[in-house]
Amino acid sequence: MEKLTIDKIAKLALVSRSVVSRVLNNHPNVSEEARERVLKVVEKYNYSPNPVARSLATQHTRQIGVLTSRFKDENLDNGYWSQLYLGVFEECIRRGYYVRLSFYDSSMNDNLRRHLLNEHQLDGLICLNEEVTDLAAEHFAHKERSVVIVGHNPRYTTISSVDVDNQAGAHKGVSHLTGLGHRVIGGIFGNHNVQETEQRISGYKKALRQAGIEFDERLVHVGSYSQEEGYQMVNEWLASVPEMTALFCAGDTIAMGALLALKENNISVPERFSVMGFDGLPISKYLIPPLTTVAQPIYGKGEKAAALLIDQLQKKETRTLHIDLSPELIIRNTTAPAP
Amino acid sequence: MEKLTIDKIAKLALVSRSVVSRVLNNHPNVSEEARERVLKVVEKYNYSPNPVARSLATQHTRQIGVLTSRFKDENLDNGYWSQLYLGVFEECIRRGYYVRLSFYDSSMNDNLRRHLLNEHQLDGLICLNEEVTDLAAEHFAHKERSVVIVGHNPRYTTISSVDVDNQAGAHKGVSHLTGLGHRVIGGIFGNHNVQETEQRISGYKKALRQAGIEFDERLVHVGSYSQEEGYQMVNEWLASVPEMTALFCAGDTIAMGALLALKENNISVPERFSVMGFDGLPISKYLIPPLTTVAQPIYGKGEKAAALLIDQLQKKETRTLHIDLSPELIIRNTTAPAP
DNA sequence: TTGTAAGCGTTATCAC
DNA sequence: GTGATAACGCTTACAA
Repeated sequence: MEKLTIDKIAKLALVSRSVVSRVLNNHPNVSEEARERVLKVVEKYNYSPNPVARSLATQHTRQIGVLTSRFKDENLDNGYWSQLYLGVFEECIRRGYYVRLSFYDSSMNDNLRRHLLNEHQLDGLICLNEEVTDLAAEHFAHKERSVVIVGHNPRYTTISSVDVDNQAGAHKGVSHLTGLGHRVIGGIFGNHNVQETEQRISGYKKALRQAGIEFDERLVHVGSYSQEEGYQMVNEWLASVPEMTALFCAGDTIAMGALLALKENNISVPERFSVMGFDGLPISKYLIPPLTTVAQPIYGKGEKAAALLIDQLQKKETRTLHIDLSPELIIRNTTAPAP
Repeated sequence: MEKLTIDKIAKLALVSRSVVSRVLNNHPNVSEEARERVLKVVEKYNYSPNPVARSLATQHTRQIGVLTSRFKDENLDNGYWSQLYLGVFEECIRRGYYVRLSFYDSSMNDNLRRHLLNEHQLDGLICLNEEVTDLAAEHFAHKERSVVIVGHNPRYTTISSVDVDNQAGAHKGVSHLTGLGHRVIGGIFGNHNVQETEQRISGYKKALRQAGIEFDERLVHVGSYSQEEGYQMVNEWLASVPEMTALFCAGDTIAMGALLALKENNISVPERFSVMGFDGLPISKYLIPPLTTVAQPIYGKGEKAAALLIDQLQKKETRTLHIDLSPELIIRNTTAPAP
């Protein structure tokens, strides 16, 4: 099986190289008989054009880069990235694009850094967190239209983005808790200085307000999305705020840590204490007890981000869009009426 | 900032295009002064050669494909995949290769299928499961040297592979259980007809034999790596084999389901029943109770697979290698002496 | 409708 | 040590 090129196919189909090209690219101006001859040869030899050569000629690669940080958080471990990436990937494939997934690590040298977002090889970029967004914004400054970020970022209003409606999500979760009669509800949130966190806190406050509960600063902690965080805070609060009966965790992983601490302190969930998660990770269903949580459309975020980017690349969309997706409350077994 | 090409750099450095190319590729036969002039211009304009053009000329892309199935198992959800991919990615980046991660879905049409492993765009391929190995073997039949698989597959002895030593792993886990005095030990294993499963069962049997325990077929179940599987089997065995006091799960996810079922049946772990996992997923530490498990070097498998592949691509290794990595027992809180 | 020829940005061969 | 020049395999004016 020797190497096939467009010229060989052309020869075999008794036409010129350009006719083959037109057929392959569905261009007009090619007679029906020529088209059929070409198609038959293509079929017979199972030919497919060399995408590298095509890229060089067309100046685009149909490849999209997905960029995220190496160390930034533990999402890597919990299935969040997988879901998100899967959404990106499948939307891209459907529309004829490839995806290159890279992890950025701040210890990388300039050379590597440049490689990761080499514009020669990438038609566009999807940034999955703030750190890499900064990186990309620097390099792609002149052509912002080919970048999309997951998670709104007030510093980049001209870059399209996708996120779950964080405020609505937190509001849903906390409202469920207040609806069950809880009055002293702790809140553990993720990263500082991020719109996501602000929005979730805002939703938390709104739900309290609507239930006529006064906001108490001591009941809110902002740290990280790690299990450790939930574990630590529960231990702290159990000592300092014994009247607490429920906890809103801005991430399922936080909730996992919280559940572990509760268990170790012999506090039964949900009888004596309710726990609400956020994310709706696949594993949340198998926690003990199965976790009540606010599910965000993780796959959908990836899918939508890819759609947005490709629409821009194909000039189907020229505006900067900031899309909010809807969260959904999943009631399982970690929440119950206040004791 | 206009587009830079090698010709522009050449002009600015007062040399020919070939000299620039030589400098950039560390070829000999270029004078020190010329080299410096070129380097200075390259630095100043922050030039980096177009990899697409380079690929067309050199006939290789420095891109490696990673292929796995979309639906085959739940690894996607539990952090296994992320770890594995991270290992592949970082080894590749270190050695100057890019990675394209794709999910194969059997519902894909021929066109897409061919796309996924288009040899024009990929120097090599890493297959993460059997289904995609079959796929790759078909297409890359003539150049097996550029494929590496994760998980040994007796059907492809001429393709290099990496795996954990499955037999040793299971043996370590079950020996720990027998060492604690357990005599009736259930075993739940993953996919049928896979060397991995055979090896783990073999390790399980060996440990029993060494402890003088007779093998009982009814205590072994082969199904899938899902939580569901663990959940179901525990419920079954609790009824049919009440004398069972310990369980060896060939995957941490299976163990998660088992723990949930045990909890629902009010059987305390590890006091009345011990559970051993396999994998050492990051989340296993946060299960309730934290899971005792046989950790396999997931990241290491990815890393080694990439290393093997690149060694082959660079002709540093011409043999077919089947590498076994060592598992490690992590004792946490789900195992205790038999009651 | 078809074919010719000029790119696309590199590497690599081969005179000089 | 250096610089033309011919690949690499495709797209796309433009001419026929």
